[in-house]
Amino acid sequence: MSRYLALRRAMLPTTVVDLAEQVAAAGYKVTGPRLAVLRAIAACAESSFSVHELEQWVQARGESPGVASIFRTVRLLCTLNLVERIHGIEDCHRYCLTNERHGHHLMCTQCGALERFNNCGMQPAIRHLERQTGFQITAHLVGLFGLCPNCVRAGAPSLPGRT
Amino acid sequence: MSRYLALRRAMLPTTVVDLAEQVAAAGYKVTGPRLAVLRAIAACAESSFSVHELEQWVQARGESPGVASIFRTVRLLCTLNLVERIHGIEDCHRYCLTNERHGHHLMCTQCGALERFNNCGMQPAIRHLERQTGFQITAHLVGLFGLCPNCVRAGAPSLPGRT
DNA sequence: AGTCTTGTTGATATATACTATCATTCACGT
DNA sequence: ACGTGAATGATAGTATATATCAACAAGACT
Ligand SMILES: [Mn+2]
Ligand SMILES: [Mn+2]
Ligand SMILES: [Zn+2]
Ligand SMILES: [Zn+2]
Repeated sequence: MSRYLALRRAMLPTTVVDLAEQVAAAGYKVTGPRLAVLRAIAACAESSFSVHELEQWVQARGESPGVASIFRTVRLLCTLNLVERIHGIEDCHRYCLTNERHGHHLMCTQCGALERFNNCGMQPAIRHLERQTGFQITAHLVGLFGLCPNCVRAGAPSLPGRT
Repeated sequence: MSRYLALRRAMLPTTVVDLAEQVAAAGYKVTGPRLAVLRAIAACAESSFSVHELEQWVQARGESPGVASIFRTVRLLCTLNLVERIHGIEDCHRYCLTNERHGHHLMCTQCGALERFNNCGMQPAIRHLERQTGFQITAHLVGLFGLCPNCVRAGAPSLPGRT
């Protein structure tokens, strides 16, 4: 544990400390701007976030990191498998903290609220398609979209969708 | 059927004529630039395509349509449900001709080859998640990725993936 | 076939998402 | 405390996509 991180550890949420320690363990420096991005991410930890939303979060607090550093930090966290990119329908690139287990997401099209799930039930279909098509399937992308309970109650309009 | 389209119908692939007739039926004009985009799309009808790939296709043939008109045509076809946007893992926005039935896609990460399938097997998981989370799920996005038989034979490298 | 009308085009500018460059700064091991 | 190399911010650049608008042409009408 570096002196810099130790000094700040007491006043940081555990999510931020966890992320910072993994960044340090991978040999990367825990800098002020990076910590600010980690705090922004931790504030969104329960749902999903875009780079633009992180940018607004840090700017609203007068923090330093510029756009480039926010992108760099998100990319670093992705390569460290601490954050993963998830796909929306229209608003394409969003991010969330990586789940420990293999998983997919269920996202509110109105507010970005996120639930995760692991059992997509696609393995039989995948094996069938491999036999049928000759493809070697190495990845699958599953995203569910709809309205979270809060947005349902608020009467938010739902996107027309396929089921 | 307009005179302009009738004149050219004989020398056009059926896919292009089908698309052009639906464009006309919706009250839009069948112009030269639009026909060029339709021919480019028809050339990719069996797989997927990006706007950039369409651009290269028409430019390689010295056709007129500028980038703006290619984007406009693809967008028009999307609103007419003749073309749909599909999502990749990294290279995000690609397109393909719309399937008559509800469907998902299986795409080659190497060459863009596309297979479609309808039965993703997710309905039980979707119903379970609705009960469990209180979300109203209105859409689902399912994409499978891997190597097509040709690229497997050619020894193409596969993306590291989740299954 | 000629004319009219309105939808469409291409050039250009603009917007947004993201990356490359590079001089300056600062985290961290010593 | 110091030195070094990694990280930063400012800036410019690339890629994707859209807004504007004068010029054009598809299709309807005669
Ligand atoms: Mn799965
Ligand atoms: Mn389905
Ligand atoms: Zn919501
Ligand atoms: Zn292939």
